[in-house]
Amino acid sequence: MANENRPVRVRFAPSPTGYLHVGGARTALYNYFFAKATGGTFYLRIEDTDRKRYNEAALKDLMRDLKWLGLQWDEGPGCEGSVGPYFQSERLDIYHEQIKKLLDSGDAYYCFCTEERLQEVRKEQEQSGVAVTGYDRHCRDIPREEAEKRIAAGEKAVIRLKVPLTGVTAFEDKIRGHIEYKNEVLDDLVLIKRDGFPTYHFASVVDDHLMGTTHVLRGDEWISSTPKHVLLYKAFGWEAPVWCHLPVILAAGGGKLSKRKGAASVGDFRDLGYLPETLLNFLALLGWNPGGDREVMSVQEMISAFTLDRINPKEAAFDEKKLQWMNGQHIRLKDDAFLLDVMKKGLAEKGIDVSGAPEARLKEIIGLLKPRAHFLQDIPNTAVYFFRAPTEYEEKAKAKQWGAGSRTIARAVREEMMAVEPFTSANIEAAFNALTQKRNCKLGDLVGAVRLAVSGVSAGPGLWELFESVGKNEVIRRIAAAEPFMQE
RNA sequence: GGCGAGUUCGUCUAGCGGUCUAGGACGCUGGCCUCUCACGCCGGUAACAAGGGUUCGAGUCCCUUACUCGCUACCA
Repeated sequence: MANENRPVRVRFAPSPTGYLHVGGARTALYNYFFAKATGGTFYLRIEDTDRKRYNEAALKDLMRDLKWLGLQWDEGPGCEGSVGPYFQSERLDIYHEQIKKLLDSGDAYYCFCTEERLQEVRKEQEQSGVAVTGYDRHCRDIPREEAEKRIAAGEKAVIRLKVPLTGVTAFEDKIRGHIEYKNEVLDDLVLIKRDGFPTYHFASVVDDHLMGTTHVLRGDEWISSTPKHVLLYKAFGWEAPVWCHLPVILAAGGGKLSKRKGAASVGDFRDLGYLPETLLNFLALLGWNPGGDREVMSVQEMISAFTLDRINPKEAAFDEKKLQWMNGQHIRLKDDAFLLDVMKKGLAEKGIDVSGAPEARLKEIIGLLKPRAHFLQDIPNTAVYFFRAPTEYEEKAKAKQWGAGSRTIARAVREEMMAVEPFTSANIEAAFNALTQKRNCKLGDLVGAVRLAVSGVSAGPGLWELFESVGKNEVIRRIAAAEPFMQE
């Protein structure tokens, strides 16, 4: 197979009808990985042949999300290559030129059947319970001249492929092996629609060939269309690309992934606070693995390990719990400069300006927050109390931490803190330890009440570090401010 | 209904005829660390869909059944 040996050219060919679904994102990703792993080309083609479903906003989102993921195309909208245009709606002349070849060779024919007649045929087939349903090939043998006369007279028609009545059509799928269909179950599919636009089947075959596609990596919902595509390649006398049908991604409980079952689009996950590298890593592992025990990987590592034959044929369920864990892993891998930026922006949105704070202090805070974050937002969200006194206190924690005796403890801690100089975490810790001696208690008895007073919440970074970062005066002030809410 | 694809712990998976009394990860869970929560570390839980073959030997090959998913549009 020559295509197998040619420099790799692969594509992602979405139709701009809705948001970029994670399944689509993974298809794009595998194409991208394969291109990068082989030194090939990854191009983006927009399949906008369905004028009813076309959606301008979807197209913009699609490209934005692809870029956010880092799946930059080598050719396509915005970076024209030599085989454009990359919008199918701009390639109508090409399809009309190509369809003539099939008409001439007798591999395609005009069909004048109306929607109504087609529906009737279908109904009859269902009622009679025949095994093979589909178009009854009513117009298959209308002579070309007669058909063209009718067209000239203003009659509307579609153009269909003349599928062989007998025999089998087979192809090799790179991850599933040999697949074959009896020709008799294949329909005389429509190639050119009544509105003059090509169908997906026709446009994608013509484009994949003309745009030099060597491998088609697409969702496995296309498997049963593939024999039809193979027949088209044959009719044209073109060599078919290498087929590679990817398994679907299912929702956690099974079934299709959808908005109703939670996040489903790339945009959803971005808004939730996931890193693009997390999504890439997670999606890649849903149906592919490098063989060993490696799981948390960078894009570069995945690319260099990527091969088609390690793609699984099995459908995979999307487990958001694992995604969350993985996001934590990738957050911890991020450098401080990036996280610092996330923190600054997030805080700015809350009206907290940290531009005056020393860089070293901000970095320390990042260091404290990083191991605790699962989502990007967790960083600015928990950073708030480093800069601003709590305006409210966690209800459940109040009941637990500010019961009888807590005010006495708070007061004692506050007095102890006044004497700490300099106010460093080591000195703070020492002061707390001294206090446990004095009061003959444990650290646990001291910490809860003042943590809540200073941060407003019951859990978080180490108290000594927190105190040092907040600063002596402010710590003392915050404790004093909370004391009235505590029990004597 | 027809056709096609798929089937290893709850989930993602390793496994490509003997090294599998089935390994890793997430989850759940016991413990350690510890001022809390995380992180980290140590341990536990749990799977070859079923039945027939082939073979000295099957999670691995073949067949059947069951179940799941997809297609069955002038949508992609």
